[in-house]
Amino acid sequence: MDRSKPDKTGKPRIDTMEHLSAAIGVSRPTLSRYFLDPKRVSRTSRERIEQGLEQVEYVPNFFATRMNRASTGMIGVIIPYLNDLFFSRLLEAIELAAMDAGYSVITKCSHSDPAIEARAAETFMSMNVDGALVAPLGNHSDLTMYERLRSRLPFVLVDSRPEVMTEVDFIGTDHMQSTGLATEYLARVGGPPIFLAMPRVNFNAMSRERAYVAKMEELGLEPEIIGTELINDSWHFEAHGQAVLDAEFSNGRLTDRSILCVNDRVAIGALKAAAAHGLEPGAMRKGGLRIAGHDDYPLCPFMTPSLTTVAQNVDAIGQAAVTRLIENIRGEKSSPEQTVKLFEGVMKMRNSA
Amino acid sequence: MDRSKPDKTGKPRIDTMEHLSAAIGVSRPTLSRYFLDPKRVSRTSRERIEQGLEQVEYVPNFFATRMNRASTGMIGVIIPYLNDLFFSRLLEAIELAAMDAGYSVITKCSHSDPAIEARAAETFMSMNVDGALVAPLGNHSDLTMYERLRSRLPFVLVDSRPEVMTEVDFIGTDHMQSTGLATEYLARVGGPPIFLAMPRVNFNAMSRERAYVAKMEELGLEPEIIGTELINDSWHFEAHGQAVLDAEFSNGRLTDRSILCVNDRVAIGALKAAAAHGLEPGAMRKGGLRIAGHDDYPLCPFMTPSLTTVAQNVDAIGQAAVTRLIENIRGEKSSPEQTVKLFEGVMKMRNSA
DNA sequence: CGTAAATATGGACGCGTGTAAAAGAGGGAG
DNA sequence: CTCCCTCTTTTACACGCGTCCATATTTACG
Repeated sequence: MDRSKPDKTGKPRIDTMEHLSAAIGVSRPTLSRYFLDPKRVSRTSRERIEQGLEQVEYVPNFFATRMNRASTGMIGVIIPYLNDLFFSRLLEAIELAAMDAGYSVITKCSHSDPAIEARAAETFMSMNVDGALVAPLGNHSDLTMYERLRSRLPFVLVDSRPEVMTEVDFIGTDHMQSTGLATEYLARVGGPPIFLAMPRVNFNAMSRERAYVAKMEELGLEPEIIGTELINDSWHFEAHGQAVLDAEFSNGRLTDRSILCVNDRVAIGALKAAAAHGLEPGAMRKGGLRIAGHDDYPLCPFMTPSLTTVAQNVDAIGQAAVTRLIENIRGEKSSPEQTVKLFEGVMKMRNSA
Repeated sequence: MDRSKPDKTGKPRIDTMEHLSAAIGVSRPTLSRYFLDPKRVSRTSRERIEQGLEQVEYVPNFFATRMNRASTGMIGVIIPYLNDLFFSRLLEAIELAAMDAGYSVITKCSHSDPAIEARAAETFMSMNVDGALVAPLGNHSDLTMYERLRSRLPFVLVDSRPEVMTEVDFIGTDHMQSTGLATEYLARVGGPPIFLAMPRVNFNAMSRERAYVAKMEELGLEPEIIGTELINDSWHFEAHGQAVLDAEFSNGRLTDRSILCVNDRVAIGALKAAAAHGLEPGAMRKGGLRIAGHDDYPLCPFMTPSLTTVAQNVDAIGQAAVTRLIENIRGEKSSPEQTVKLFEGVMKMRNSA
C-alpha cells in the first residue's frame, strides 16, 4: 500500500514523528512528550501541535512506543472458551474494569487447547504486558507454563485454580458456600438433592462436587453423584446434562428427585430431558422433580420453567481481579504471600426448583 | 521484578538476543534468522542454538521483532458484543481460520460503544496489523472511521454492512434468501407469518425486515411487523421479544399466528412469553401458534419446545472472511472493485414451528 | 527593567531486533 | 597448493520513539 499518499479524507499521511515534527515545526521530543501527556508541553506548543494534527493523518507507532517504555499499559487475559456466556460476562467485566484503570487488555482464548494456552502465555511474556489474568483450562493445562508466567510477571488466577498452585493470587467464587447454599435450599424445599456432575476435567466442577458432598454430610444426608462419566461423546455441557438425565428418566429413575446441576449449561440440558419425558420440574408439580443450576447464566430467566440457580458475582470477580493485578503491578514487593478472594453466591429462586 | 535472576525452573533468564548470542556463541543476526526460520541457518548452528535454548529462558521481544518487519503477521478483529453466542462462534471460526493461515489475531470488542470501536480501529492502525476484519456496531458506528481504516489497510466487513459502504469487501449471510426461506416455510405450514422485529439500530435486523416484506409481497400476503418500538427499556434481545409478545398475548392477540423473529435471542424471549400465557408453540397445538427464529443459536435445540430457525453458515463466513482478507493483504492491487460473498441460510426444522 | 528561578525545548543516545552488504569459511577444480 | 565460487556469518545501519541532560525560553519578583 502506498503509505505516503493522502487518504480519502484528503489529509496527507505522515508515518513518523520525525516527519510530523518537520511538518508542524516542533521538535520531535516535544511531540513525544505531547503524545504521552499533553500537559507536559507548553500551551503554545500544544495548540500548535493540535492544530497541526488537524491537517494531517498520523498515529504513533504502537510497537515503537511500547518498546522503550517501562510500562506497556497492557494486561493480558487468557480464557478457556469463548462460546460460554459466563466467560463472556467475565471478560466484559474485566475489560471495563481495566479500561477504567487506564489499561488496555489483550485477550487470548485457548480454545480448549493447552498448546494454544501456552502459546498465549508466551506471547504475553514477549509483549512485556504489565500483568496477566488467567482463567485456567483445567486439568489439561501445562502447569510449568504457569510457573514460568509467574516468575516473569504479575499474575492473577481467575474463576478457577489448580490445587497445586498455592502461591498465586486467586479471585473467584466461594464454591463451598455457593454450592452449599443450593444444596441446602434443595434439601429444604424438596427431598435430598442428587448432584449432576461433569467428567472431571474442570477445577470448578470438582470443587462444586466436593462442596455438595460436604454439605450433604453436614446435613446428615447421603450424597449421590451422577454424570461423571461421558455419555455418547456429548462433551458439550447442555448435551451432557440432557444425555445423562435422559438415560435416568428412560429407566424411570429420578423423576421425583431434586437435582443440583454442576452449572447452568448442564441444567439447561437437564430441563430439556425433563420436558422430553413430559416432566415439569418445579415446586410440587408432578411428583416433585426439581432442577437447579449454578452461575446464573443470562438465559436462565428465559428457560421454561425459568431456571433456579445460584448466581456468581461476575462483575465483582472481574473488578477484583483487575484491582488485585494492578496492585501486584504497582508494588511488586508488597505481598509475597498469596491473596485469595472468594465472592459469595446468591440464590436466584425461579420456577424450576 | 528482578529480570536477571533464574526463575523457578532453574534456567537463567536472558532478555536480549545480544546476551543470548554471547551465551551460546553464535552471532546475533544468526539468532535473528534462526527465530524467523530455523532453516535459514546452517545445521551446525541450528543444533548449537537449539541446544543452547534448552539451557536458558528466552523469548524474543514482541515489539522489537514487529517493528522493523514488513508484515506483522497479525490481523485485527472488531466485534460489537461479546455476550452473544453468535459472535462467539464467528470469532472462533475466524481465529481458527487465521491460525491455520499463519496469522495471529487481535480481538477488540466495542461493547456497543462507537467510541470504543473507533479507538480499536486506531489501535489496529498504529499496530500496523496486516489487515482488519470488522463486524460493525450498527447505525451508531462512526463511518469516517471506517473510511480511514480502509485507506490505511486491507479491510473486510463481516456479518453486517452499512448501506453506504459500497466499496468495501463484505462477507455475510444472504438475508434475502435466509429470511425469505423462513417466511415461506411459515406461510406454507401455517398462516401468514408476522414479523417480530427489533428497534432499527442493527443493519442485519433491518435487512431481514426488508427481506420479510419482499417475500410476503411475492407471496401475495400482507406483511405485518411488530416490535420496532422499544418496550420498557428492554433492549436486551430476549427481554425485548418477551415484552413485545407478552403485550400482544395479554390482549388476546396473535395467539394462533406464525411469528418469525428477527433472531433467535428474540425468539427465545418469544417462547418464554408463550409459555407464560400457557401457549405451546408448535405444529398444530393449541390453535397453531408458531415461533421461528434466525441464526441457529447453539441453545436452540435445548429450548422447550426446541426452536425452529434458519441457520447461518458461521464457519463458512469466518473462513471466507479470513481468506478474502488474506487475498487483499497479499496482492493489494488485484481487485479495486468490491467483493461481496453471501452464504445461504439453511432451515433447521424443530418443534416450535 | 534586570536577574534568578522555573519551565520548556532540542540534541544525543538507547531500546531490541531486522536486514543489506561485507567478510569469512569451506570445498572442488586446475 | 592456489584460485574461485558458494554458502554462512558478521559488521553496520536502520526502525520509530522514550528519555536524559544541557540549553533556550518564560515567569516571578524585586
